[in-house]
Amino acid sequence: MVTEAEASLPRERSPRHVSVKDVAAAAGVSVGTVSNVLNRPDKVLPSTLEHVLGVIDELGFVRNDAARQLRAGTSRSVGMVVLDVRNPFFTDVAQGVEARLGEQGRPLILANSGQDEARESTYLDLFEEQRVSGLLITPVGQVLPRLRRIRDRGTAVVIVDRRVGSREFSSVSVDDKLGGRLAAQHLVDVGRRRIAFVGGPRGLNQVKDRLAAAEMVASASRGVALRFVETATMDADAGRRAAEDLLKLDGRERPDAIFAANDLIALGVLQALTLARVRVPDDIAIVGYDDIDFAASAAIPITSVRQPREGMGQVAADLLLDVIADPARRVRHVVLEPELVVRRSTAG
Amino acid sequence: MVTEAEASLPRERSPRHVSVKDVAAAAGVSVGTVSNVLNRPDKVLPSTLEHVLGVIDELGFVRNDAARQLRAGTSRSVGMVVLDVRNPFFTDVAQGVEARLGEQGRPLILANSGQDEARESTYLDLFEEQRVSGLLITPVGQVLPRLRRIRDRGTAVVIVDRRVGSREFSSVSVDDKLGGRLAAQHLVDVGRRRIAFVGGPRGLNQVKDRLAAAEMVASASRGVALRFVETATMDADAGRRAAEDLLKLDGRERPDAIFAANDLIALGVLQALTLARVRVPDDIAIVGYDDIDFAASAAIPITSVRQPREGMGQVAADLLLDVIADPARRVRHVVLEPELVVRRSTAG
DNA sequence: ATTGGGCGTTGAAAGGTTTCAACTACGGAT
DNA sequence: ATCCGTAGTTGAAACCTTTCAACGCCCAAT
Repeated sequence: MVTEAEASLPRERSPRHVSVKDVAAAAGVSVGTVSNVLNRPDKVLPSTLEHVLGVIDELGFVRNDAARQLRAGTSRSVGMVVLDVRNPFFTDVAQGVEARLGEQGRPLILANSGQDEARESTYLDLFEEQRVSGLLITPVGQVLPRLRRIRDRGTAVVIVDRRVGSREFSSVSVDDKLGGRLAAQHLVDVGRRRIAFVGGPRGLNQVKDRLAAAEMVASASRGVALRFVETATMDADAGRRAAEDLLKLDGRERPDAIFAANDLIALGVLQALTLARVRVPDDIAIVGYDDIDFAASAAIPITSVRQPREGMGQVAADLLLDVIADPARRVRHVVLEPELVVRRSTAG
Repeated sequence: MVTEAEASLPRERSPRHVSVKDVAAAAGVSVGTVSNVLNRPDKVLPSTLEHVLGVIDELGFVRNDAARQLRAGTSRSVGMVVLDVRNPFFTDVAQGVEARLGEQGRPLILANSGQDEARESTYLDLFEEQRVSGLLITPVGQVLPRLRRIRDRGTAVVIVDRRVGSREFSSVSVDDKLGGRLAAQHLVDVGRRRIAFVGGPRGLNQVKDRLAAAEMVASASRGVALRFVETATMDADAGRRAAEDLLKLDGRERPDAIFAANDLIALGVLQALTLARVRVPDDIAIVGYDDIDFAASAAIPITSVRQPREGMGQVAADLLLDVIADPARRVRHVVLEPELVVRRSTAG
């Protein structure tokens, strides 16, 4: 019975893939010619071309990229490791990269380290095994030696949104010191005296630089105190929690301004403050960083330090393409300038 | 002179990659053994294992994934084509997928169709050529025949956030009719009579279903009129423009409620209304769709239809893994339920 | 002393594409 | 009539990994 039932099922023919060899056989030409049809159509007699294309279509032939890469030694793809795909900042940067690479017919493979060293490392493995032709990375952990080895094996590497290993790798970044200064100075200018910087982890250069610049501004302004509230991550949730902690401080300790290391944190902070009926900006002003689209449409539109996100992506792609084209090329660092966008969260 | 200069340059040794063969030679074993070290370490004498691993490390050997895939016939990766990476809804779904796939050590390759048929098609080509083991897609164009062929060649396919080709492909979706009904009924319940549905393009099933359900609610409620404002895309910009158009209508024509097909549109609408000093919800109420995190933190927190985003991603991954494991598996459709989250944009 | 079985290792084959030197045919030049 | 050059095509080699039948060796059992 069982046998009968099975027998009555339509026999699935094994879905083996059609290869150039099959196409060649069916078309009555050599594999070399099929390959020429695919890669150098001008070298093929028009009639042959047409015929082979017909067979390809009929048989449903699809190039096997693995074999192609194996032969070529490297893939055309570019790998990109970002800190957090859910942060629009990074998807905007990626968008810029993708746009530029797309012009060259190079696919972008996006991977999300989630600020986790282990995942970062896993994805680097993956990209190496895939022999991507280039690698864009915003490093989390101590990956410099690793990147060096990758580069030595012939893969182009460009650092995005950071400037580490300056002697060895080209990079695009935005001047975080300037950004930090702009934000802090603005808060001081609108009369704030007790500023809390919320962000982290401390190890991140971005955090470090923005904080350092803010500290300089604070110490240069009489009567201004700055405290650092470290967070483990840079998302809205971290912002909410940090704000709740700050609200536990009473009167004289409580800050009158919060400088968030990015807009997601700022949004979280804003939510927590609103929930606690703290008035923004009257009681506490907020400055964010990145100027993601959502900052402008927040409950209280958030003052933010705008970074040229897509532009950064494009520059990153350009630098990488240069290195791919000529690995010996001199290391370059492009530093873009951020810009303060004042909105209601600090107005007043 | 030129020659001298060149000669004096440090001779770049070509960065050829180290292969198993090289490792084998250096370790004094056969390639088979090296492969065993990598894939079946338990079959190898501990002393050999250690020695070979040492050589691997020393030589900086990195597996060539292309060769590996070529042999295996298929890659472990899963490809996913989303409509818009910049929409947090999709990155949240992708996050869910990635989490589940990650448990199985399968990388997820994300591609962005941007609601463009040509790009969708390009990425399908890419994924096919890469022989991904599975494909998750939220289709834009008429890709059904295409997907059928891909499936017939042995690639698992699962439809995400849609339910097309029900007989042939498993799918996860959220009940858009229900969502549309919830939103529209809510607007009617709070006393709105002239509802504008903003979204598009019309061809999208999601749009179609949500709209159809809203129309049913409208026609079942006396004195309620519904108009459809079609947009080309589903982003904030489209929302802004649609709202500007709606504001050109005078008094009696002007809607007192807007049902946006997603939250990005809703945010755009909100911005345009705010700019035009239209009071929300007093003059015009807004309902969004998706309940992305940013809906809650908008200037006026937006009432929205919540979709289980990560959950959907996980279900999608599960369905896909099932099909990969057993291609003959019966087609299944998981339909999740949305839920209305009421906030200030409709309160009153 | 011989056989059988296990363990660890070997080496060749397979997988699909691209490249390139070599070949064929043919028209034009000598 | 012969040679040359060109355009089009061929087929083998190379890319690197994995698999698997076969092999050698040693110990245990007969």
